[in-house]
Amino acid sequence: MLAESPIVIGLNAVIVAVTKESPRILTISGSSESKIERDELRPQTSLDVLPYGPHDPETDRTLELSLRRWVAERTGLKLGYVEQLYTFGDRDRAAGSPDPVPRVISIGYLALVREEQPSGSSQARWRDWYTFFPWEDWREGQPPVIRQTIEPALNAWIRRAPRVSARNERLERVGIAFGLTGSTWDADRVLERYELLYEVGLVSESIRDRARSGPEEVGPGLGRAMDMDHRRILATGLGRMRGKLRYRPVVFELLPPAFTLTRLQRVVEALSGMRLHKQNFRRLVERGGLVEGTAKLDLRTGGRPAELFRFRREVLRERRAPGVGLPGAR
Amino acid sequence: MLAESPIVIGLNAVIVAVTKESPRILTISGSSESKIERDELRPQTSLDVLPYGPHDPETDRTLELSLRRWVAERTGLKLGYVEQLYTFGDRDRAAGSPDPVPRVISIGYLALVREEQPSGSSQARWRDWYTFFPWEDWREGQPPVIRQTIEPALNAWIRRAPRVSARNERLERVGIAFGLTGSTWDADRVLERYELLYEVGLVSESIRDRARSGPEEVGPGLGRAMDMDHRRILATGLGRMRGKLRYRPVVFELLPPAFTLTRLQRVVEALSGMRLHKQNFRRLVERGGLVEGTAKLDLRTGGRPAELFRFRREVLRERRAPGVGLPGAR
DNA sequence: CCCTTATATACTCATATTGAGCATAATAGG
DNA sequence: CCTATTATGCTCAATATGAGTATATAAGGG
Repeated sequence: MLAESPIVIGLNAVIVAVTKESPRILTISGSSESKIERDELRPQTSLDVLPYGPHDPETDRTLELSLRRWVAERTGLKLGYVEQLYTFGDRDRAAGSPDPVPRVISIGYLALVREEQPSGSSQARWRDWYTFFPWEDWREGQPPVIRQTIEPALNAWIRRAPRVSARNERLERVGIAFGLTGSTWDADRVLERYELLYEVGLVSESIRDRARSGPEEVGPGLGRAMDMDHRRILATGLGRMRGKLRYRPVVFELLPPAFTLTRLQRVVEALSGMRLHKQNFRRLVERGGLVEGTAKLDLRTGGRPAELFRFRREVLRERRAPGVGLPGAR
Repeated sequence: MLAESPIVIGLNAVIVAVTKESPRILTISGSSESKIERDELRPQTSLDVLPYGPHDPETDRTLELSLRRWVAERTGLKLGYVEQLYTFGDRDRAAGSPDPVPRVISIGYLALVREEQPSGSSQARWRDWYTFFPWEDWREGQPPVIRQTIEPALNAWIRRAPRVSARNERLERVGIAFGLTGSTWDADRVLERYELLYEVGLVSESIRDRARSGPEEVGPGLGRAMDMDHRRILATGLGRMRGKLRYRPVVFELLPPAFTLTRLQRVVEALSGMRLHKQNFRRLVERGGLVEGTAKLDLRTGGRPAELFRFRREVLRERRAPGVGLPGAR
């Protein structure tokens, strides 16, 4: 039933930590194995990749064990929460590589670690994830790149649709993804937005991938690019993270056992890319039974000392979908 | 970087349709390729499998195209909505197969089709999914199998925990999964429940898989078993389906373009396994902008004729998470 | 010690959403 | 015309949400 064919399984990890107000992911810099170098199109000298490693069923019983093992070996990181994201199998996903189709199936994972730990070995390095997706950070209001670059480009793209039906489809997609034409911004749709920008030619990966079929209209190359399809994997991880926030208490995987409510809020804001109403956020997590106060105080707040809270595990049994819903933006 | 190793990619499809009040999945019966036959432990003569086929990047550019192609070829079904579920790579997932480890990575997909279409060729056949998970159907109240079999067995399992800490862990898991000790039933946790029953030895797959390491205490073998780990894949699909229902308008993929609100409700109930409050359900979908009335009526209701409604696509732009939230059980 | 600044925490209030039920409308069949 | 049956409309209490205002407790400078 199953055809024999020499395929290789690669595992990619989106490893997330939050330092102060900055959500970060672990990247490997400079290890670009891709053969082509198109420096005229890439401002960066070498492209980042996500940490990745092969999977061999002979060595590891499960995919997740495999991931944990080589991440530990190579970066020294002990992964906490790990969740499978998506399996990427597009033939042209390693675009720009030499002719013989690389039969690599890549399984993306999302992993959360408690602090920004030193990146052990090699060229591993933490980067703020908004350097890859500048349009995703709404904490200071709408990011300027949207009105200045994205919106006009998307409108032009809508206008140059060949038919009326295609035009309406584009209009709808843009509305849903970016909340532009009267629609509302949905923080979860990270992947939809990235794929739209890719399709429209606003990220440099699309320019790179199109280079094979000759030049076409090119955009400015928004955000920091990654090699292969790693930025797509990253977008998948970011979106999943934001979605999960709403109905599972995953934030606490990123925090120490005791934390102030402001710290908790800052982490949620960093991940979701929006500001939250402080008092309501408090009410949500406290009365929702997600946290409970310890008697201790954190005195280093700069103002009135804050009580330290801890995660209430019991909430998993009490409520059906315990998460820090993302209501009121500032 | 990536080790060369002869791995085969298989695609599995959880193909869902709803006929009247019954949620169904397409199974292939009798095609068990597994070598061992342990009839004394299996009431069924031959085990069902999910439709599956190989993926060859040479033939198909993407995994999803591959899936659509061979499903169409083999069953004649035109898949509508398709979504990737999970990639299963456990070494022992094809448990019971001959010695040399089968290096098969299996990518599960969820697919929705609009009606129960005739299953084209071969041994394909539609089965109500609750025959595989009898404990998941709460439409007529708590399924008897829970109080009669599952609850006592789980309590015994909790009691025979080696240590107090393990005992508490088990207590918590049982509470979360089955809502037993004062907790509440969460329809989405299909996979958690199946895996718990597997671990405790209440489904015949666990008995089969343990047979290698000698006999152990065995349960009654709840629900219809499937070959390999296909029931786990099915549980993943069912859980995903229920979860998605809440925040994406996926139900409409299972319905004809025009439908009565009662029909819509019956489909949601079939999928979620719970009864809903009729008037509130109406209010939810109508005032939530998910549907709009056509002027037409369905006269075959047996009572007052019902208006036919259609899905309102615009809702995708208007609301952030438009789904048929699953509130009030009957 | 008193004031200002900065943060944390407590309460209030209007509005929206949810859970539950009662009431009425429109068909078919006797 | 009466009854059974399904559809649809409306009310009402309880809860949740969004947006403020008010108060508490620290540090630091006069």
